[in-house]
Amino acid sequence: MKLSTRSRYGTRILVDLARNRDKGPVQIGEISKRQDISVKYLEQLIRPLKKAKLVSSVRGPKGGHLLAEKPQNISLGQVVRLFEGQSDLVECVSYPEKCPMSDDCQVRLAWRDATAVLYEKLDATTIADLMNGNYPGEN
Amino acid sequence: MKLSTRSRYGTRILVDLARNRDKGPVQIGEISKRQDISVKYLEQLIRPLKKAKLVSSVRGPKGGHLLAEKPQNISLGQVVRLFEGQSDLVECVSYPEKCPMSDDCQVRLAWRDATAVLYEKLDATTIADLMNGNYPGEN
DNA sequence: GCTAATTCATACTAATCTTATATAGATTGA
DNA sequence: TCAATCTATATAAGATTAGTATGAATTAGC
Repeated sequence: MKLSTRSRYGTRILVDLARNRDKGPVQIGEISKRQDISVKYLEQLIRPLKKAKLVSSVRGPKGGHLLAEKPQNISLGQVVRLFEGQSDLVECVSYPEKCPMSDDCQVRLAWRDATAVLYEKLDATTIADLMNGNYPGEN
Repeated sequence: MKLSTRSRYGTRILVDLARNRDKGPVQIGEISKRQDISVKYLEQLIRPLKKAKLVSSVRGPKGGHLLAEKPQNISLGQVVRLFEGQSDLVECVSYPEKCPMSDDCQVRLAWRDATAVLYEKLDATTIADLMNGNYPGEN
């Protein structure tokens, strides 16, 4: 039960952009150096972030990427839902028809509730909480 | 980020054994029919449950498997930790040396805390909660 | 307008993990 | 003894993940 590197890297990209948000467009090459993630993989990861309107980009020379949303308005829950193909812990939580026993499966309800608790926590944590070396914050 | 079928099936095996715990040893064939899991896969899943002393077995004819612990003393947290190769959401939570940036990585702390919240919930849910059709319980 | 810097899009690949199945062996009640 | 049952290891197909490659599109600056 592990988070993909996409979610992990995606989060680090956002934190990096947040930290550098007053410097104009940030290029993938810079993020690559700071975060030790390959340029090609970064390109691939930034695309969904753009599609979700969390990042905006400027093309051409001197171009780069910018955080399109305030850091305190981006939660880890958003990022994880964006990058994990299946965000629930088990498929039958959202798609009960996938399991013939879903109807009266108590276990399914337990997975559902555990998933909910996890996302409550992720939704309560924002990029702003992670950008200034003061996590855990006093909220 | 999904739970393996091992954890899911493992939990269902335990619930099945709990429901049938006054009938003497329960054979894999019966569990297989009730839970719609292949005999061969069940055999493989019961082994770790035995090793963890959650299940005991009787060999030979009329043999089978028995819950070795009270249902209220077996938590989903135990089962998940048993079956998931990596129980943390991200590797660097338990093995910071796996990531060169762990030292002052705020994001890592967020994954750590989210993992903790998830397991708090899983540890608070027991097989007993799931065996009688009364989940969520009134505890 | 040209060129170089940069992002954008798609396709491909290698490795790993998951989910089983198969085969053979050990134990034991009747 | 033998048949039912559990035990152990090996194998394999398929899915997923993580990452690479190739090339196209855009645009600032000269």
